[in-house]
This record gives sequence, structure tokens and C-alpha cells, in this order.
Amino acid sequence: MEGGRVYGGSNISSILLPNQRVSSSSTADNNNLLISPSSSAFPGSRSMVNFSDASGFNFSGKSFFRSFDYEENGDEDFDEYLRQPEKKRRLTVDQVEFLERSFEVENKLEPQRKVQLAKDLGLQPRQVAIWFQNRRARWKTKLLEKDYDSLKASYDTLKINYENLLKETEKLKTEVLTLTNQHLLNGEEVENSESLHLIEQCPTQTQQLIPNEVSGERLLDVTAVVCKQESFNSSNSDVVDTDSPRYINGLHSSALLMEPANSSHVFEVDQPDLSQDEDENFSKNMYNSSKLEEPNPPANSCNYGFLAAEDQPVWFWSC
DNA sequence: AGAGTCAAAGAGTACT
DNA sequence: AGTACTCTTTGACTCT
Repeated sequence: MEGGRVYGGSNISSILLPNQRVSSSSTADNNNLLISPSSSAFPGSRSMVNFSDASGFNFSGKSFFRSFDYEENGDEDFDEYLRQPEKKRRLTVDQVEFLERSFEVENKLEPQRKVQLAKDLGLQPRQVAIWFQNRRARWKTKLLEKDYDSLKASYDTLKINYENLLKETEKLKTEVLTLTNQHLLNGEEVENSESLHLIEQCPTQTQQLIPNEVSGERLLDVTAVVCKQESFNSSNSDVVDTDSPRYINGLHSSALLMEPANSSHVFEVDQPDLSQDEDENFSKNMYNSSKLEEPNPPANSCNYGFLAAEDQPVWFWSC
């Protein structure tokens, strides 16, 4: 149903504009509609669209409908059709095009413009107003869709960057672990002697050697010394997440990883599980990303490392 | 038949 | 109070 056809209606005359074609793209399908400024033929509150053939043939009243409907249904049906209450009908292609162009210029409708448009198109000002209202609604919907698309694109880009960063982090962790291991192996003898020295310093019965295996996983091939926190002056230690019982399997939660150092810092890195709920974790971790950086190592930090205890990576550094 | 589109109505709201 | 707007819903119609 395009191009000058109407769904129904009882008042049919012409849309004529003496010196102006409504659409620059009028086609045969549009019946070469013209708009009349003397559209007093639109008295109702609804679209009383009137038609006239540009070639001069007058589709007045019945004869217009005969062109697409009457032949099929006959006189009785047509009379009944005319009597039935007005039904909604679409605006013609030309009218819509005209309105569209007007909308492009300004999507708000001042009263004067509304009246002028209504006059030009042979519509009720109310119809023009409604068309603009609906058009603004459609425009807004489009805008929202556009916004959504661009936001989604940004989100996807961020997500990819985030995942790349995670991979990079994992890679660096592995590298650090390898290098630390290597470094410690090289200085094993020195470490052992220092460990013995520390053991001597620890209060009795509170010493414990860190096993080579933590949480069932082989970790550093190195002997470290652990003393309970009470053995040391707390001012010498900074521990992040001290409530966590997960540092070292089987040790008191406040147990410290000790290395020859003046102070120690231990913090955990949340392990994101992208496989479970990727998006949620991504958002969560993006939100928490600042927390990751929170335990800034002191400026004079000189040693750091990484332990996996109970599936939780534990970072530490010390000086 | 059901989904989608569009013109229009109605309720609620903001502004003068 | 009047007007014009947004938002939601309704009903007619088209399309697949």
C-alpha cells in the first residue's frame, strides 16, 4: 500500500499544489500527487486525503476507489465501505517525504510551521503534529540503538585489551617465577646459611620450614624460613589482606613469609575466572583493577616474588 | 497467523 | 488553565 493509496475514508478529493510538486521523486506509483493549498476538503479530525490525477483525471469520490477497490467489490460493498467509520490510513509517500525533509531541517514544530505544513500537505495541523511526535520517537529509538552500538564497540575493545593484559600478566608472572627460582638456585648456599641464621633468631617452637611443596604443588626449590608474626615487631611488616587464611597451607593466617629483609609486603592477586562468567568477571576486575595496584612496593624495594598457595597466587616483596 | 510498522489516542508532565 | 511535549498503547494495515 504505497504511493497515493489510502486505506479507507469517505472524503476524497484532491491533493493539489498549483505550482509545486510535493515530491521530487514522484513516480507513476505515486500517481503524481499534487497538494492543494485550498485543502478545505480536509474537514475531519482524521486524514481526509484527497486525490486528483495529475493528468487531469479526477478521482472524485467513488471513482477514486473504483481505481483500486470498487471493481472488485461492486456498488453495494463500496457504499458499505463508505459508510463504515473512518479507519486509519497511511500518509502518502509524497506527504511523508515532504514531512521528512521538513523534519531534517528542524525536528521541532513551531505552531506557524505546523499550520503551513498542514496547509501544504492537505492535512490537519493535528496530523502534522502527531507525525512529528512519532517521528521524534523513531529518531530517538534510532539514536539509542546507535549509542548502544558504539558503547558495545567500546566495551568489546576494552574487553579485548583487558584479556590481553591478563595474558601479559600471566606471562610476566611466569617469567618472574622462573627468574626468581633461577636466582635463588644460584644463591642456594648463601640462602641456606642465612636461613640457619634466621632460625637461630626465631623464638623457640615458632619456627617452621616452608616445605618445598605448598598446597600439594611443587613450588620454589628453595628453603625459606617462616616465623610466626608474634616473633617480630609488627612495625617491620606490612601485610595486605591479613585476614586471609590462605597464605601458606597449614600455617596461621598471620604467618609471614620471611626473607632476610627489614620489611615484607604480601598481597594477593585475584584470579579472574573468565571461563565461568567472563563478562561479569571482566567488569568486576576492571572495577577492581585499581586495587591490584594498591599495595605499592616501597621505593627501596629490592626483592619480590610469587607464591601459589591454595590456588591463590600470593605476591610478596621485601627489602 | 503472527510479526512489524505506522497513525492516532490517551495519560502524565513541564512550561508559561 | 492552556498548550505542547513524551511515553505508552491501540487499532489498522502490510509483509512473510
